[in-house]
Amino acid sequence: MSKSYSISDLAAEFDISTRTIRFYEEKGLLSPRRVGTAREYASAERVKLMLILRGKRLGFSLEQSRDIIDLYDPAAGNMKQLQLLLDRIGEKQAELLQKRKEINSMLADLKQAKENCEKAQEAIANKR
Amino acid sequence: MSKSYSISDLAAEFDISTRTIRFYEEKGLLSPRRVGTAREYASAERVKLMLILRGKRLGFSLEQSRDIIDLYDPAAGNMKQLQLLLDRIGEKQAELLQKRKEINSMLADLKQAKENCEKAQEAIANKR
DNA sequence: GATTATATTGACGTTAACGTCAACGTAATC
DNA sequence: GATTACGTTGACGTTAACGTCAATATAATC
Repeated sequence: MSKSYSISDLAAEFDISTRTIRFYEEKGLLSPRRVGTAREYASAERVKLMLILRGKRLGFSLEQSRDIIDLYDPAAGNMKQLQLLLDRIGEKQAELLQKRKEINSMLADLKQAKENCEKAQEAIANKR
Repeated sequence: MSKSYSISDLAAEFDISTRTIRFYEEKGLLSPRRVGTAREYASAERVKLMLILRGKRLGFSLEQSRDIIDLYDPAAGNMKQLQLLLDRIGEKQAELLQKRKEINSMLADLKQAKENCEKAQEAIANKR
């Protein structure tokens, strides 16, 4: 019994609009089942949506997120497809490692700024 | 003798257009000196540009990047300003730590996908 | 069965982040 | 001094990622 979700369920859970969810489908990122005319999302689709939103927060475009989702595609048939997939996984990993590096740089910068700030505070305090 | 740069120097170095650099200025992110009518960028301005571009790669908007740049502002006069600055630095740090977490999740996911992929490869290889 | 809630498609609007193009100025070079 | 290189300011165009609104359908509720 895997759960299923309505479009407004997901919209509420992730605090986005239904329009946004339909837009992702329009762009080929989601493909919910249809119950009559209404959309029904399996938990796999919900995971995809999570991946999209996480990607967004990290500065990936929708197209890049679609590529990332495709990396989890189980339909990788033959040997050549698998190797291509592995290559692209490797590329994405490198990209993410780079981002992590830059985040670490940014954190180091902020730490420095913080220290300077605190020194300035002490300087003011000592003037009293 | 701190170096200075023309707009096309920076454009070439960071592989962006001069229009982009002027656009950042228009949005209040850069403020180069003027030599006659032409713009001249000190190394501090160059650093700002680097911060903007790094921010972009990490999913920050230009407005967010401007906020981040302001965190390095040395013009924090009194005690209250300093405390506000420290608070905002703390917020940005938290935000970055969250991003790093998400990157780590993504890396873990990709690692999993890679292993599955390699298993599938071996399965095919053993069929021969 | 009338209302209310939730869904659909389609069309047009909007914002951020630039690109592109025109018209013009200035500085160095041949 | 004509050309070439590089700069400037508008002004309008473009793309991604949605928002907004209208008209309509379906499902649940009173």
